[in-house]
Amino acid sequence: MLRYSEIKNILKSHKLSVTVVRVDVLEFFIRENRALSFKDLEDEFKDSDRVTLYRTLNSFTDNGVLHKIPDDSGFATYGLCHDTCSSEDHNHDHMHFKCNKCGTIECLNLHIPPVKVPGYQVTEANLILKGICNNCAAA
Amino acid sequence: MLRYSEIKNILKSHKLSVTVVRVDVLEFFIRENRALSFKDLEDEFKDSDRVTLYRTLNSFTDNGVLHKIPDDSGFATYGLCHDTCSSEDHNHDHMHFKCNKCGTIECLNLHIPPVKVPGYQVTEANLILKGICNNCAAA
DNA sequence: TATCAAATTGCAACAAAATTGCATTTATTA
DNA sequence: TAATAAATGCAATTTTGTTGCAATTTGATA
Ligand SMILES: [Mn+2]
Ligand SMILES: [Mn+2]
Ligand SMILES: [Zn+2]
Ligand SMILES: [Zn+2]
Repeated sequence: MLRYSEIKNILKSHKLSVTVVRVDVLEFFIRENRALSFKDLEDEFKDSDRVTLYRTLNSFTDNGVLHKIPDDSGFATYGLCHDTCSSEDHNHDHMHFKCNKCGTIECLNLHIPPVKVPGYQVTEANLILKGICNNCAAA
Repeated sequence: MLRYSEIKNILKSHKLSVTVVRVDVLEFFIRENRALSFKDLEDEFKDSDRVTLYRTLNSFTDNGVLHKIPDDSGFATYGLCHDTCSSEDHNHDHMHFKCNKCGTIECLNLHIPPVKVPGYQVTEANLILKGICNNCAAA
């Protein structure tokens, strides 16, 4: 659990003004320690306005607080960026994992090795693994 | 360009009845040789009913004719499965490429090397590369 | 701390995307 | 060809996401 002062610093360092909703949402992401969907936010912040939550996700993504994780479900999920991300430079060369049992999507601390494809200029790679997560495997 | 008889066989071998819409859509996928979105179908088949197109994509995906390709745009795209895919066994260990210039998404004939993550049971991997595609790089 | 411009929020309306129910048509099998 | 099952087309509905705008909050400055 992060202090308010630290949450505030994260927002400021990403050039975002500090508002109640933003602090709450960011704190939620840090506390949950997993990728979250819009629906997750809606469930958690029942009295917040939908539009504000959408806009929060968007400004967080624009400013390098969150990154979108590709998914074939049709629902984007968002994961916390590394400290170094900004609106200028998003950098996400880590793998993601989606559990087929509990549905959780997480950022893995594993680097995606560079891939070369003849004739193509590859500038970005997204690797999404699926299977049974740590928790579900142990249970 | 595939013959009607061949298209028909693909449908039959995937336990799908042969209808006008299904033949047209499958032929379109084969002809285009790239991943297609719902919008692509809607544009191509202007007089077809949207609902039928949605249902076609779903039954194709259920029965192993198409596979969904994860994307962070919010719009699913679909690629042709290998002959061996069925409703029982979808198998897609190949990479995908999305071009940032022309927007085309394609299935690459490149196998994703197996990834091991300690404590996790990995059963599937999706690798989506981005950059400049073959065509756009040449132009 | 008081003031003020700029940004964010909440609400309503709107637009887009996807789903459902059902009557009609089409395909498959016998 | 007839009977059965499945797919289609249409209308209505739901879900998801966006836009405009007035009210509120924030951050900077005096
Ligand atoms: Mn991540
Ligand atoms: Mn593919
Ligand atoms: Zn799990
Ligand atoms: Zn291209």
